[in-house]
Amino acid sequence: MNPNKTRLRFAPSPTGPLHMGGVRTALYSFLYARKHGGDFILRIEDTDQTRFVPGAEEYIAEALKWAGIVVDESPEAGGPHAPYRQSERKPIYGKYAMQMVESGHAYYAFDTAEELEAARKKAGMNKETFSYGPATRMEMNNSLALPESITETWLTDGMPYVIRLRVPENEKIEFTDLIRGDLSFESVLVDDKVLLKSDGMPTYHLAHIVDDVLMEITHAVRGEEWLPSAPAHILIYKYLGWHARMPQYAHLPLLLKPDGHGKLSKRDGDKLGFPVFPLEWKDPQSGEVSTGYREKGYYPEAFVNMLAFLGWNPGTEQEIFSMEDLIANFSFEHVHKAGARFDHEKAIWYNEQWLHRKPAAILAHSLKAQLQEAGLWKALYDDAFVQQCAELLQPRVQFENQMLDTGSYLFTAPTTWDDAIISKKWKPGIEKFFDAVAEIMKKTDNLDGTMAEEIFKQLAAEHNYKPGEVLQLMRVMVSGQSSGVDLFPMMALLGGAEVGKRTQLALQHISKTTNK
RNA sequence: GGCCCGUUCGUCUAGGGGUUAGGACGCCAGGUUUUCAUCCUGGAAACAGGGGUUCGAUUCCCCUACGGGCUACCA
Repeated sequence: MNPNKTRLRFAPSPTGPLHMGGVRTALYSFLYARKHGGDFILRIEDTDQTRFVPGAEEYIAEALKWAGIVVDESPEAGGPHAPYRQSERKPIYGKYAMQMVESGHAYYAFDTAEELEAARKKAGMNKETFSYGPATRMEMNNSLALPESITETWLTDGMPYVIRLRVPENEKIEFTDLIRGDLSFESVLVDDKVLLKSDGMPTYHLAHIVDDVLMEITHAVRGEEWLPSAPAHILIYKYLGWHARMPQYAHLPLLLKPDGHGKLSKRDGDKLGFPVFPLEWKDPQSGEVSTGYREKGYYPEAFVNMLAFLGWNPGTEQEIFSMEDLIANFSFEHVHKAGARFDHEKAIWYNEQWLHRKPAAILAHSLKAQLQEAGLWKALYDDAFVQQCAELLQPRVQFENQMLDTGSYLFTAPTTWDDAIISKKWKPGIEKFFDAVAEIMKKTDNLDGTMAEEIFKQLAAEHNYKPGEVLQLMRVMVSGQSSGVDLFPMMALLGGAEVGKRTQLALQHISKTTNK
């Protein structure tokens, strides 16, 4: 394998569905990999077996696929560094932990959960936070504090233990973040993180480093919540002799809740009035269903476009970006440092923009399916009819699934009419004009938009009405509504017979209401 | 509490020692349109505060405030 090849991974833990922040992390990684002709890897970090959620891994794969984020290597697709599930890589990690024990950079710790709890409680009474580190480790049960003979006895007796990182006392830990620049931390502030748990599974801290190196990852993109533990990670690379193979880190700003406080979380589900998940998710435990962007009717292109702009900008005024555009333009220099608050209105706008750019045939296809599903499909409809409806509806909807509702009058005759408009525009005797319209329309076959307009305007002239006096009424009579698609194309679409019928129906309604 | 990261219109953001501080969403007004929508034009709307440095700071530095994150044998 080419050692210089750009390789990025997305490494979620399958504890539930991916939320949009996770998708964004995957997206940025994917964009960067593709931009530099590299690989994009999906690795499942399932080292915490207590938090495993059935279906989560499948969900993650499907969400990425829907968004158009293509993985080159994954548990499903395999690859040169398989397996890609950390639980299946369990035998790999132990030796690296041992290597650090042997070099004196890690140690055995036998403290029980109760003992750790007690230490935390004690520190809490002094309004301090217990930190297992240089200042406290000598008071705990570990191979640094205990006589060597005891450690050996306990180990041979099979006493449960973890392996902890031995953080140096006075060292400056420095590294460069792709987004935040040069960062410097004091080692005293880092705690002795657990590297290997008592069940033999590595923690995230060890596992991601071993895997990133073994999988030849060049850039590690993750959320800002990892920044405080980054110094520990730098230390581990150093102690494993991997400083030169360390990927470049990029810590992304967090996605924040639009109202209230805090970062967007999986638990927000549907509570915020918009989806936080790309796809619908049914919690296997509670059965609770949270909607997804896909189910709400968002195009994946719009979702990705919107997500990319939540924290990144191209440095130009272009706003509509396809995946190809994003790949061509993406860079970490243009990733904003501060957290971004999600704006639902703008997400809708992105979808509308993408919808306006779609070929009408796509919308027609969707509209046809909607009509069939609603039981409104009629034998006399043909593809040309649906296509024309879609074209008229296209600038008026933000989602494909709004077409049926927005253009309902194209498919079903109105049963109610906008009486406010009628009473505003109605003049005594005007019904004679509409009677005439109905009569002519009923006799007219193959009505088209131009014909409809000519017939209507000529008739209006004959009855001494200006188009403006009767157009709005005509619209209400035919569609029931005071606004909608262009009137004459609408009449053409409905056909002369239908327009005549609807006009007479409306006239009956009006005579009834005006008599009262 | 401690530590870390951040702070430009309501929101997403551009910019960067001297600018009329730019764009987008949303909002408002006007134009186009028979209506509505689309589309076009215009408008209101921001550099958190205080100290420095400087001829000059929104931009650089410090402090404060505010926001966010971390502080697990979770990731």
